[in-house]
Amino acid sequence: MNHFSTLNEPQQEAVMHTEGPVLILAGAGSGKTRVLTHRAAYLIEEKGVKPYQIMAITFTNKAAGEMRERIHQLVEYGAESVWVATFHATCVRILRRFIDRIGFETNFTIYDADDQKSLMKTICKNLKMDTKLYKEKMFLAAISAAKNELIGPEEFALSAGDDFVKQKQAQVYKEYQNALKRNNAQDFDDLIVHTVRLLRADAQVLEYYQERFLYIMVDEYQDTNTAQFQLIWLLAGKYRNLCVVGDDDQSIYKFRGANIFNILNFEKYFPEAKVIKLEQNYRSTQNILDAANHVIANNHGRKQKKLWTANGEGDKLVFHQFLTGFEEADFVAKDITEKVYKQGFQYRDCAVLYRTNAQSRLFEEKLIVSNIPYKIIGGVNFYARKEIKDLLCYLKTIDNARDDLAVQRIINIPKRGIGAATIGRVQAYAASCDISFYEALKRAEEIPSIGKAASKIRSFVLLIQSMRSKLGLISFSDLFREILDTTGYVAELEAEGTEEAKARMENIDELLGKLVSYEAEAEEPTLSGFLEEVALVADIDTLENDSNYVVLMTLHSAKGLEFPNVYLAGMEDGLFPSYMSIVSETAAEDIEEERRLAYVGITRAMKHLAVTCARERMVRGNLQLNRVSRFVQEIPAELFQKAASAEKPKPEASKPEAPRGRQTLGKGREAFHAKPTAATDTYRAPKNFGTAQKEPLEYSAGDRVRHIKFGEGTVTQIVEGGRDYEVTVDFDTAGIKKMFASFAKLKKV
DNA sequence: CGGGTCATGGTTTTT
DNA sequence: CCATGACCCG
Repeated sequence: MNHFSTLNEPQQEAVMHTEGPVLILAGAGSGKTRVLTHRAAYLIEEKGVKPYQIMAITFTNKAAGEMRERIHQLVEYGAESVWVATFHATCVRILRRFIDRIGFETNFTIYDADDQKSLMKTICKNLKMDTKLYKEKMFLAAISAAKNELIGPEEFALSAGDDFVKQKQAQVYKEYQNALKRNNAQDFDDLIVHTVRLLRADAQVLEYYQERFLYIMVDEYQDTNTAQFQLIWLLAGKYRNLCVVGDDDQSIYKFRGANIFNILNFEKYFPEAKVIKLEQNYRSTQNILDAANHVIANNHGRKQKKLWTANGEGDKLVFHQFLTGFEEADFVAKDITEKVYKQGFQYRDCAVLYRTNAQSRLFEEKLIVSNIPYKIIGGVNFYARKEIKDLLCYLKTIDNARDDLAVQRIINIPKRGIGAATIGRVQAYAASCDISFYEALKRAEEIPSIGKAASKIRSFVLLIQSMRSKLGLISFSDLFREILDTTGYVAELEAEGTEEAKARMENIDELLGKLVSYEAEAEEPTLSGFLEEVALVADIDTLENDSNYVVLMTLHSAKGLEFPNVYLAGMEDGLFPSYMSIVSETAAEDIEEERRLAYVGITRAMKHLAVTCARERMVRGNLQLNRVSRFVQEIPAELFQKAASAEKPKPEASKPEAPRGRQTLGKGREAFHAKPTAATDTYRAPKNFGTAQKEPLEYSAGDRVRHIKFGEGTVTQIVEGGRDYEVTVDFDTAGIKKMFASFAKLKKV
């Protein structure tokens, strides 16, 4: 009697095939985490492998934490020495120890997206880049893409050829790396890149880790990028005991450099690999699974899998098209209330999933009004909030004033009368003496033309120095409180008295709480240790399992999670799949990635799945008209509940609820006047419709149309104007044009 | 220097 | 719509 007998056959096979490379193709909900944790337990208990010889790599801290926890439940002792960490945390740990061997300092700081952006800004300024023409974001994206492919600045420059833009990028890339080095900082991508570089450059270090990690497991393997693959390749290079788990159908991070060929070509890199498919789903009902299978079947070039479940058919799916996003949110709130009060669900059993973070707002408002506890995951990361970053930069400066960015951020927060001009002079001085910004501040008196700002700088430096002198004498939390006091940061917020200021103060309290618990829990608490822990935290990591609230998040964040009751909201062409993917030059590919995202969304649901959308949606202050998402159309109608419901009798016969046929503006005027859905209690005619009736359009966003002069193109946007639609079309030859529908006479093709 | 006003443009997804 | 940036004036 052991815990391995509870596994199904392929799961057991995956657990017990410990030697050599293994590729586990694990469909959604097929128990892959279970396999990984049992595999670790099996290695320890049955194979006598030492826990510290096992490494499990995940993408999020939450996943890592869960895995650690579950291994702990299986294994009597030693579970805590299994190396379970995210890619980034793994690399930081390696680099903190050995990065000096490739010419960096081991006490580097980690730059987040925000820091990268401000660094990039100064670089563009220094290089006199025209940021109107070349956006900082564009440079950062190019650099990140290069790093994900392990292309360094030199190689990038060589490959630029006579491509002018690429040459610019190469120039910026080089400067950017120099600046990072000067600031003793690494960005997220560098953590991986430098680890690979280190392992390639130093045979001793490579050998050390190869001998240490005899068994390596990688979760969510489909989302690894080339750099991450190389890292694994190196670490597993000697013993090749590599077990990767993934699902090509759930690869949704191509935009971030994920290389789907890592999973598709695994057997090429490891010809001796054992391939195991996990096809039994334990999570969802057959109806939900059928819906998912039908949607994903529209993708090409995937590894064939047939998910099945023994869970039974379950309830049918629910679909509603509403008039507005407002009504959509209303429905979700009411439905959640019903699920909780009448069907015995908990709030935590419900999740609202959407494509873009912007959609959360509507739901948030409704949930507040409906008294439903909720939590929004994503959007602005806790540690990216202004007040939090400000205070972290104080800590950074006190800890290690080598980070110019941190010092510059706080030097005038709160206002000390040190303005941009002064900062510019100090920067110039620092550059000419080749010293750090903070060093230059210390010598403020020597800086020419700095005038009376020198005394203000002096007092800032004194403030920092006095804090620093207290390090080690008082606790971190006391130090933190002292920062709040002496800088007057909280006092300023108190004076403000707004709702927003209150929220900020609460966040500061939360940060203090985290500092306190870090100090209490860490074996050897250091300021850098805290800053590092905090740098690698993603918002999804803060989702606690024992709390009871409805969760709202993007489909991307939802990967790896499951909920009994799921709402897939905003299922509209143009929103999901997004315009970007529809009009993209590689639309075919991009839509497939969106479809995988839809697949991920559907398969999050265990018992109930409600799919909703709205005809009209406010996007950036404009009213957009969208049709039902093509992904909804890909779900067979019979999987949806019939609309007719006893509680909500329909006053008039309307279109079938299942999303078949014309749901768009296409079918003449009736589409506008039909009741949007049975669940929408009153139909409110859109404004402007009363008097001058517009002709409904025969096309909608995403459609191909022909213009008499401009030729063919794709509709990217339809905005409702006063008496007409303003249609934006991306023409194949003529470029993007905005025009009024009544004049343009566009024909759908 | 700092605060205010006006203009612009941007969102798809994040470790 | 909202956040950020440019510009202007006290």
